[in-house]
Amino acid sequence: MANDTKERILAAALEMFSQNGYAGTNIRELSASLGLVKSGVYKHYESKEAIWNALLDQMIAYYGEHFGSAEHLPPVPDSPEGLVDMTMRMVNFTVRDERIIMTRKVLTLEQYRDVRARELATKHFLTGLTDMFTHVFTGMMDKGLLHRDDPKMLAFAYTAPISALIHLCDREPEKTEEAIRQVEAFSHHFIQTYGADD
Amino acid sequence: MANDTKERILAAALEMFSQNGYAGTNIRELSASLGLVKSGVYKHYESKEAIWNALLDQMIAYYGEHFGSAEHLPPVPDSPEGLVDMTMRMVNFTVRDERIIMTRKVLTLEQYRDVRARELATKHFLTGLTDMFTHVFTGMMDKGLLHRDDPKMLAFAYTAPISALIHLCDREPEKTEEAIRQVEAFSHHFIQTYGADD
DNA sequence: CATTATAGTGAGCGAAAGGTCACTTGTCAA
DNA sequence: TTGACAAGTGACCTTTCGCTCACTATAATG
Repeated sequence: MANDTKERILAAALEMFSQNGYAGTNIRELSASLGLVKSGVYKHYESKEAIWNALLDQMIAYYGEHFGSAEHLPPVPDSPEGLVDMTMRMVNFTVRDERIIMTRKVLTLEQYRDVRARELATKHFLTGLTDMFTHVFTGMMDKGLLHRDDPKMLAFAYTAPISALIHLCDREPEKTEEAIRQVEAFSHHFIQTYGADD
Repeated sequence: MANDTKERILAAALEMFSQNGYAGTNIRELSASLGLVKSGVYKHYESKEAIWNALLDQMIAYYGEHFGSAEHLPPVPDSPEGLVDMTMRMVNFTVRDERIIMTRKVLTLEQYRDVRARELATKHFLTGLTDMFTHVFTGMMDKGLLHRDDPKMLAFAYTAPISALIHLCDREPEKTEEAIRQVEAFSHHFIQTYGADD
Protein backbone atom coordinates (compact mmCIF):
# COMPACT_ATOMS: atom_id res chain seq x y z
CA MET A 1 0.00 0.00 0.00
CA ALA A 2 1.23 3.47 -0.80
CA ASN A 3 0.23 4.96 2.52
CA ASP A 4 2.13 2.34 4.42
CA THR A 5 5.46 3.24 2.83
CA LYS A 6 4.64 6.91 3.11
CA GLU A 7 4.19 6.50 6.84
CA ARG A 8 7.32 4.39 7.15
CA ILE A 9 9.30 7.09 5.40
CA LEU A 10 8.11 9.64 7.94
CA ALA A 11 9.01 7.31 10.80
CA ALA A 12 12.49 6.79 9.40
CA ALA A 13 12.84 10.52 8.81
CA LEU A 14 11.92 11.25 12.42
CA GLU A 15 14.57 8.82 13.54
CA MET A 16 17.31 10.21 11.32
CA PHE A 17 16.45 13.88 11.69
CA SER A 18 16.40 13.50 15.47
CA GLN A 19 19.84 11.91 15.44
CA ASN A 20 21.68 13.87 12.77
CA GLY A 21 19.46 16.86 12.11
CA TYR A 22 17.91 17.81 8.80
CA ALA A 23 21.17 18.88 7.14
CA GLY A 24 23.01 15.86 8.47
CA THR A 25 20.52 13.39 7.01
CA ASN A 26 20.72 12.03 3.48
CA ILE A 27 18.08 10.29 1.43
CA ARG A 28 20.23 7.31 0.55
CA GLU A 29 20.64 6.25 4.16
CA LEU A 30 17.02 6.97 4.89
CA SER A 31 15.89 4.81 1.97
CA ALA A 32 18.31 2.04 2.87
CA SER A 33 16.94 1.89 6.41
CA LEU A 34 13.58 1.06 4.82
CA GLY A 35 15.05 -1.60 2.56
CA LEU A 36 14.54 0.31 -0.62
CA VAL A 37 16.61 2.34 -2.98
CA LYS A 38 16.96 6.09 -2.98
CA SER A 39 14.71 6.80 -5.95
CA GLY A 40 11.94 4.83 -4.29
CA VAL A 41 11.18 7.53 -1.73
CA TYR A 42 10.75 10.08 -4.51
CA LYS A 43 7.66 8.11 -5.58
CA HIS A 44 6.11 9.24 -2.30
CA TYR A 45 7.66 12.63 -1.60
CA GLU A 46 8.94 15.01 -4.19
CA SER A 47 11.91 16.24 -2.18
CA LYS A 48 13.77 16.02 1.10
CA GLU A 49 12.09 19.23 2.16
CA ALA A 50 8.67 17.76 1.40
CA ILE A 51 9.47 14.92 3.80
CA TRP A 52 10.47 17.46 6.43
CA ASN A 53 7.29 19.44 5.95
CA ALA A 54 5.12 16.33 6.09
CA LEU A 55 6.87 15.27 9.29
CA LEU A 56 6.27 18.68 10.83
CA ASP A 57 2.62 18.57 9.73
CA GLN A 58 2.31 15.25 11.50
CA MET A 59 4.00 16.48 14.65
CA ILE A 60 1.83 19.58 14.76
CA ALA A 61 -1.32 17.54 14.19
CA TYR A 62 -0.31 15.02 16.86
CA TYR A 63 0.35 17.78 19.36
CA GLY A 64 -2.98 19.39 18.59
CA GLU A 65 -4.83 16.11 19.02
CA HIS A 66 -3.18 15.12 22.28
CA PHE A 67 -2.44 18.36 24.07
CA GLY A 68 -4.17 21.12 22.15
CA SER A 69 -7.73 21.08 23.36
CA ALA A 70 -9.36 21.49 26.74
CA GLU A 71 -10.77 17.96 26.71
CA HIS A 72 -7.28 16.51 27.06
CA LEU A 73 -6.45 18.37 30.24
CA PRO A 74 -5.41 16.04 33.07
CA PRO A 75 -7.79 15.55 36.00
CA VAL A 76 -7.19 17.74 39.02
CA PRO A 77 -5.58 15.64 41.77
CA ASP A 78 -7.48 15.06 45.00
CA SER A 79 -4.47 15.33 47.26
CA PRO A 80 -0.99 16.82 47.26
CA GLU A 81 0.39 13.31 46.76
CA GLY A 82 -1.89 13.01 43.76
CA LEU A 83 0.08 15.77 42.09
CA VAL A 84 3.30 13.85 42.62
CA ASP A 85 1.73 10.68 41.25
CA MET A 86 0.38 12.40 38.16
CA THR A 87 3.71 14.10 37.55
CA MET A 88 5.70 10.89 37.87
CA ARG A 89 3.38 9.05 35.49
CA MET A 90 3.73 11.80 32.93
CA VAL A 91 7.48 12.11 33.28
CA ASN A 92 8.10 8.38 33.23
CA PHE A 93 6.13 8.14 30.04
CA THR A 94 7.64 11.12 28.27
CA VAL A 95 11.28 10.20 28.96
CA ARG A 96 10.85 6.60 27.80
CA ASP A 97 8.59 6.87 24.76
CA GLU A 98 10.99 6.76 21.82
CA ARG A 99 8.73 8.68 19.53
CA ILE A 100 8.27 11.55 21.96
CA ILE A 101 12.00 11.63 22.68
CA MET A 102 12.74 11.89 18.97
CA THR A 103 10.13 14.59 18.54
CA ARG A 104 11.74 16.69 21.25
CA LYS A 105 15.17 16.18 19.73
CA VAL A 106 14.03 17.19 16.25
CA LEU A 107 12.39 20.33 17.60
CA THR A 108 15.53 21.12 19.53
CA LEU A 109 17.76 20.68 16.51
CA GLU A 110 15.63 22.63 14.02
CA GLN A 111 14.21 25.38 16.22
CA TYR A 112 16.51 28.10 14.86
CA ARG A 113 15.98 27.20 11.21
CA ASP A 114 12.30 26.49 10.72
CA VAL A 115 9.54 28.81 11.89
CA ARG A 116 7.05 26.05 12.52
CA ALA A 117 9.59 24.00 14.46
CA ARG A 118 10.32 27.09 16.50
CA GLU A 119 6.67 27.63 17.38
CA LEU A 120 6.06 23.99 18.20
CA ALA A 121 9.20 23.92 20.33
CA THR A 122 7.95 26.81 22.44
CA LYS A 123 4.60 25.08 22.89
CA HIS A 124 6.17 21.71 23.63
CA PHE A 125 8.83 22.95 26.03
CA LEU A 126 7.16 25.92 27.67
CA THR A 127 3.70 27.30 27.08
CA GLY A 128 1.91 23.98 26.62
CA LEU A 129 3.13 22.68 29.95
CA THR A 130 2.46 25.97 31.68
CA ASP A 131 -1.10 26.13 30.37
CA MET A 132 -1.78 22.57 31.40
CA PHE A 133 -0.58 23.04 34.95
CA THR A 134 -2.23 26.42 35.27
CA HIS A 135 -5.45 24.47 34.95
CA VAL A 136 -4.29 21.82 37.42
CA PHE A 137 -3.19 24.33 40.04
CA THR A 138 -6.29 26.45 39.67
CA GLY A 139 -8.30 23.32 40.39
CA MET A 140 -6.12 22.42 43.35
CA MET A 141 -6.54 25.88 44.81
CA ASP A 142 -10.29 25.58 44.42
CA LYS A 143 -10.13 22.30 46.32
CA GLY A 144 -8.05 23.90 49.04
CA LEU A 145 -5.00 21.77 48.31
CA LEU A 146 -2.76 24.70 47.47
CA HIS A 147 -2.51 28.14 48.98
CA ARG A 148 -4.09 30.85 46.89
CA ASP A 149 -1.41 32.20 44.59
CA ASP A 150 -0.94 33.09 40.93
CA PRO A 151 -1.63 29.74 39.27
CA LYS A 152 0.25 30.69 36.10
CA MET A 153 3.33 31.59 38.07
CA LEU A 154 3.14 28.34 40.02
CA ALA A 155 2.66 26.37 36.82
CA PHE A 156 5.73 27.99 35.33
CA ALA A 157 7.76 27.46 38.51
CA TYR A 158 6.67 23.82 38.57
CA THR A 159 7.00 22.78 34.94
CA ALA A 160 10.19 24.56 33.91
CA PRO A 161 12.48 22.63 36.25
CA ILE A 162 10.84 19.35 35.27
CA SER A 163 11.24 20.28 31.64
CA ALA A 164 14.94 20.93 32.25
CA LEU A 165 15.33 17.44 33.67
CA ILE A 166 13.50 15.92 30.71
CA HIS A 167 15.94 17.66 28.40
CA LEU A 168 18.76 16.26 30.50
CA CYS A 169 17.38 12.74 29.90
CA ASP A 170 17.31 13.37 26.16
CA ARG A 171 20.89 14.59 26.25
CA GLU A 172 22.33 12.04 28.67
CA PRO A 173 20.03 9.00 28.74
CA GLU A 174 22.26 7.22 31.26
CA LYS A 175 21.18 9.82 33.82
CA THR A 176 17.48 9.07 33.36
CA GLU A 177 16.98 7.22 36.63
CA GLU A 178 18.71 9.92 38.62
CA ALA A 179 16.77 12.64 36.84
CA ILE A 180 13.50 10.93 37.63
CA ARG A 181 14.42 10.80 41.30
CA GLN A 182 15.19 14.51 41.08
CA VAL A 183 11.78 15.17 39.57
CA GLU A 184 10.17 13.31 42.46
CA ALA A 185 12.19 15.19 45.07
CA PHE A 186 11.37 18.47 43.37
CA SER A 187 7.68 17.64 43.23
CA HIS A 188 7.63 16.82 46.93
CA HIS A 189 9.48 20.00 47.74
CA PHE A 190 6.97 21.92 45.66
CA ILE A 191 3.92 20.66 47.53
CA GLN A 192 5.74 21.21 50.80
CA THR A 193 6.29 24.82 49.77
CA TYR A 194 2.94 25.64 48.23
CA GLY A 195 0.62 23.02 49.69
CA ALA A 196 -2.09 24.14 52.08
CA ASP A 197 -0.89 23.07 55.56
CA ASP A 198 -1.14 19.28 55.64
CA MET B 1 49.63 37.40 11.77
CA ALA B 2 48.74 33.73 11.80
CA ASN B 3 47.00 33.78 15.14
CA ASP B 4 44.75 36.59 14.05
CA THR B 5 43.30 34.63 11.14
CA LYS B 6 43.13 31.52 13.24
CA GLU B 7 41.00 33.39 15.76
CA ARG B 8 38.87 34.92 13.05
CA ILE B 9 38.19 31.49 11.63
CA LEU B 10 36.95 30.31 14.99
CA ALA B 11 34.75 33.38 15.33
CA ALA B 12 33.24 32.79 11.90
CA ALA B 13 32.79 29.10 12.70
CA LEU B 14 30.92 29.95 15.89
CA GLU B 15 28.63 32.18 13.90
CA MET B 16 27.92 29.65 11.17
CA PHE B 17 27.71 26.58 13.38
CA SER B 18 25.28 28.36 15.66
CA GLN B 19 23.05 29.26 12.73
CA ASN B 20 23.21 26.18 10.52
CA GLY B 21 24.80 23.55 12.74
CA TYR B 22 27.99 21.66 12.04
CA ALA B 23 26.58 19.56 9.20
CA GLY B 24 24.83 22.54 7.65
CA THR B 25 27.99 24.62 7.46
CA ASN B 26 30.44 24.50 4.57
CA ILE B 27 34.01 25.69 4.41
CA ARG B 28 33.54 27.75 1.25
CA GLU B 29 30.97 30.01 2.86
CA LEU B 30 32.96 30.21 6.05
CA SER B 31 36.08 31.24 4.13
CA ALA B 32 34.17 33.76 2.04
CA SER B 33 32.81 35.45 5.15
CA LEU B 34 36.43 36.11 6.11
CA GLY B 35 37.31 37.42 2.65
CA LEU B 36 39.50 34.53 1.72
CA VAL B 37 39.25 31.42 -0.34
CA LYS B 38 38.50 27.94 0.90
CA SER B 39 42.04 26.57 0.71
CA GLY B 40 43.18 29.46 2.86
CA VAL B 41 41.58 28.10 6.00
CA TYR B 42 43.34 24.79 5.48
CA LYS B 43 46.59 26.64 6.15
CA HIS B 44 45.34 27.10 9.70
CA TYR B 45 43.21 24.03 10.38
CA GLU B 46 43.67 20.67 8.76
CA SER B 47 39.97 19.87 8.49
CA LYS B 48 36.45 21.01 9.25
CA GLU B 49 36.44 18.74 12.26
CA ALA B 50 39.67 20.32 13.52
CA ILE B 51 37.92 23.70 13.44
CA TRP B 52 35.04 22.23 15.38
CA ASN B 53 37.35 20.73 17.98
CA ALA B 54 39.32 23.95 18.35
CA LEU B 55 36.08 25.87 18.81
CA LEU B 56 34.95 23.44 21.48
CA ASP B 57 38.34 23.69 23.19
CA GLN B 58 37.90 27.44 23.27
CA MET B 59 34.36 27.26 24.61
CA ILE B 60 35.38 24.79 27.31
CA ALA B 61 38.38 26.93 28.29
CA TYR B 62 36.24 30.07 28.35
CA TYR B 63 33.67 28.42 30.55
CA GLY B 64 36.35 27.14 32.90
CA GLU B 65 37.91 30.59 33.18
CA HIS B 66 34.69 32.48 33.80
CA PHE B 67 32.43 30.07 35.65
CA GLY B 68 34.55 27.11 36.64
CA SER B 69 36.37 28.18 39.77
CA ALA B 70 35.23 29.36 43.18
CA GLU B 71 36.80 32.79 42.73
CA HIS B 72 34.25 33.69 40.09
CA LEU B 73 31.24 33.05 42.27
CA PRO B 74 28.96 36.08 42.49
CA PRO B 75 28.80 38.01 45.78
CA VAL B 76 26.01 37.04 48.14
CA PRO B 77 23.32 39.76 48.03
CA ASP B 78 22.63 41.79 51.14
CA SER B 79 18.89 41.93 50.68
CA PRO B 80 16.13 40.04 48.91
CA GLU B 81 16.00 42.86 46.35
CA GLY B 82 19.72 42.33 45.82
CA LEU B 83 18.97 38.87 44.49
CA VAL B 84 16.57 40.33 41.94
CA ASP B 85 19.11 42.95 40.93
CA MET B 86 21.89 40.43 40.48
CA THR B 87 19.62 38.12 38.53
CA MET B 88 18.47 40.87 36.20
CA ARG B 89 22.02 42.01 35.51
CA MET B 90 23.05 38.47 34.69
CA VAL B 91 20.05 37.74 32.50
CA ASN B 92 20.22 41.04 30.67
CA PHE B 93 23.81 40.34 29.84
CA THR B 94 23.42 36.73 28.82
CA VAL B 95 20.48 37.26 26.49
CA ARG B 96 22.11 40.20 24.69
CA ASP B 97 25.75 39.14 24.35
CA GLU B 98 25.98 37.76 20.82
CA ARG B 99 28.87 35.48 21.58
CA ILE B 100 27.13 33.85 24.52
CA ILE B 101 23.93 33.48 22.52
CA MET B 102 25.83 31.72 19.76
CA THR B 103 27.61 29.50 22.25
CA ARG B 104 24.28 28.35 23.70
CA LYS B 105 22.90 27.72 20.23
CA VAL B 106 25.90 25.66 19.15
CA LEU B 107 25.71 23.55 22.30
CA THR B 108 22.01 23.09 21.73
CA LEU B 109 22.49 21.98 18.13
CA GLU B 110 25.38 19.61 18.70
CA GLN B 111 24.55 18.16 22.11
CA TYR B 112 23.34 14.80 20.74
CA ARG B 113 26.31 14.29 18.39
CA ASP B 114 29.42 15.34 20.29
CA VAL B 115 30.28 14.08 23.78
CA ARG B 116 32.08 17.23 24.79
CA ALA B 117 29.27 19.45 23.55
CA ARG B 118 26.88 17.29 25.54
CA GLU B 119 28.86 17.68 28.73
CA LEU B 120 29.33 21.40 28.31
CA ALA B 121 25.63 21.80 27.55
CA THR B 122 24.68 20.16 30.82
CA LYS B 123 27.08 22.43 32.70
CA HIS B 124 25.96 25.53 30.84
CA PHE B 125 22.25 24.90 31.08
CA LEU B 126 21.89 23.07 34.35
CA THR B 127 24.58 22.11 36.83
CA GLY B 128 26.72 25.24 36.47
CA LEU B 129 23.80 27.50 37.28
CA THR B 130 22.62 25.28 40.09
CA ASP B 131 26.06 25.17 41.70
CA MET B 132 26.42 28.91 41.45
CA PHE B 133 23.09 29.64 43.09
CA THR B 134 23.56 26.94 45.69
CA HIS B 135 26.41 29.10 46.92
CA VAL B 136 24.33 32.26 46.71
CA PHE B 137 21.38 30.79 48.58
CA THR B 138 23.56 29.20 51.24
CA GLY B 139 25.03 32.63 51.86
CA MET B 140 21.61 34.25 51.95
CA MET B 141 20.39 31.69 54.47
CA ASP B 142 23.42 32.39 56.63
CA LYS B 143 22.55 36.08 56.50
CA GLY B 144 18.97 35.32 57.46
CA LEU B 145 17.59 36.53 54.14
CA LEU B 146 16.05 33.20 53.21
CA HIS B 147 14.34 30.60 55.32
CA ARG B 148 16.48 27.56 56.03
CA ASP B 149 15.83 25.05 53.29
CA ASP B 150 17.81 22.77 50.99
CA PRO B 151 19.94 25.32 49.08
CA LYS B 152 20.56 22.96 46.16
CA MET B 153 16.85 22.41 45.72
CA LEU B 154 16.18 26.14 45.86
CA ALA B 155 18.97 26.80 43.38
CA PHE B 156 17.48 24.30 40.99
CA ALA B 157 13.98 25.67 41.46
CA TYR B 158 15.28 29.18 40.85
CA THR B 159 17.63 28.71 37.91
CA ALA B 160 15.72 26.19 35.81
CA PRO B 161 12.78 28.50 35.04
CA ILE B 162 15.15 31.37 34.27
CA SER B 163 17.16 29.08 32.01
CA ALA B 164 13.95 28.15 30.19
CA LEU B 165 13.25 31.83 29.51
CA ILE B 166 16.80 32.37 28.26
CA HIS B 167 16.29 29.52 25.82
CA LEU B 168 13.07 31.17 24.73
CA CYS B 169 15.01 34.35 23.95
CA ASP B 170 17.48 32.38 21.84
CA ARG B 171 14.62 30.74 19.96
CA GLU B 172 12.35 33.77 19.59
CA PRO B 173 14.44 36.94 20.01
CA GLU B 174 11.41 39.16 19.49
CA LYS B 175 10.09 37.91 22.81
CA THR B 176 13.20 38.99 24.70
CA GLU B 177 11.66 42.01 26.44
CA GLU B 178 8.64 40.03 27.58
CA ALA B 179 10.83 37.17 28.75
CA ILE B 180 12.95 39.53 30.81
CA ARG B 181 9.85 40.89 32.48
CA GLN B 182 8.86 37.32 33.25
CA VAL B 183 12.24 36.67 34.81
CA GLU B 184 11.76 39.68 37.04
CA ALA B 185 8.27 38.65 38.05
CA PHE B 186 9.49 35.16 38.77
CA SER B 187 12.39 36.42 40.82
CA HIS B 188 10.07 38.57 42.92
CA HIS B 189 7.71 35.69 43.40
CA PHE B 190 10.63 33.55 44.48
CA ILE B 191 11.80 35.87 47.25
CA GLN B 192 8.21 36.31 48.33
CA THR B 193 7.93 32.55 48.68
CA TYR B 194 11.27 31.73 50.24
CA GLY B 195 12.38 35.04 51.73
CA ALA B 196 12.53 35.41 55.49
CA ASP B 197 9.42 37.36 56.59
CA ASP B 198 8.89 40.80 55.11
C1' DC C 1 -7.16 -11.65 -20.98
C1' DA C 2 -5.64 -7.09 -21.91
C1' DT C 3 -5.16 -2.63 -19.58
C1' DT C 4 -3.60 0.48 -16.52
C1' DA C 5 -1.97 2.47 -12.48
C1' DT C 6 1.40 2.01 -8.82
C1' DA C 7 5.68 0.78 -6.17
C1' DG C 8 10.14 0.04 -6.80
C1' DT C 9 14.80 -0.35 -9.58
C1' DG C 10 19.29 1.14 -11.19
C1' DA C 11 21.97 3.95 -13.99
C1' DG C 12 23.23 8.44 -14.20
C1' DC C 13 23.20 13.77 -13.90
C1' DG C 14 24.82 18.27 -12.21
C1' DA C 15 25.97 20.62 -8.18
C1' DA C 16 28.23 21.02 -4.01
C1' DA C 17 30.84 19.05 -0.52
C1' DG C 18 35.72 18.38 1.90
C1' DG C 19 40.28 18.38 0.84
C1' DT C 20 45.04 18.75 -1.96
C1' DC C 21 48.73 20.99 -4.25
C1' DA C 22 51.81 23.75 -7.05
C1' DC C 23 52.40 28.35 -7.00
C1' DT C 24 52.65 33.60 -5.75
C1' DT C 25 53.17 37.17 -2.52
C1' DG C 26 54.71 39.67 1.40
C1' DT C 27 57.75 39.90 5.55
C1' DC C 28 61.59 39.52 8.26
C1' DA C 29 66.12 37.67 9.81
C1' DA C 30 70.82 36.68 8.38
C1' DT D 1 70.40 41.41 -0.88
C1' DT D 2 68.93 37.20 -0.31
C1' DG D 3 66.90 33.19 1.56
C1' DA D 4 63.33 31.15 4.18
C1' DC D 5 58.97 30.84 5.65
C1' DA D 6 54.15 31.78 6.57
C1' DA D 7 49.77 33.33 4.35
C1' DG D 8 46.91 33.15 0.68
C1' DT D 9 45.43 31.74 -4.29
C1' DG D 10 43.13 29.08 -7.85
C1' DA D 11 42.77 25.02 -10.32
C1' DC D 12 41.56 20.45 -9.53
C1' DC D 13 40.49 15.88 -7.25
C1' DT D 14 37.15 12.55 -5.26
C1' DT D 15 33.08 11.72 -2.96
C1' DT D 16 28.58 12.52 -1.78
C1' DC D 17 24.57 15.02 -2.25
C1' DG D 18 19.57 15.70 -4.00
C1' DC D 19 17.12 14.42 -7.79
C1' DT D 20 15.53 12.42 -12.62
C1' DC D 21 14.15 9.04 -15.75
C1' DA D 22 13.48 5.02 -18.56
C1' DC D 23 12.23 0.76 -17.17
C1' DT D 24 10.16 -3.57 -14.65
C1' DA D 25 7.34 -6.23 -11.59
C1' DT D 26 2.88 -6.60 -9.53
C1' DA D 27 -1.68 -6.53 -8.71
C1' DA D 28 -6.21 -4.84 -9.20
C1' DT D 29 -9.91 -3.51 -12.92
C1' DG D 30 -12.62 -3.41 -17.31
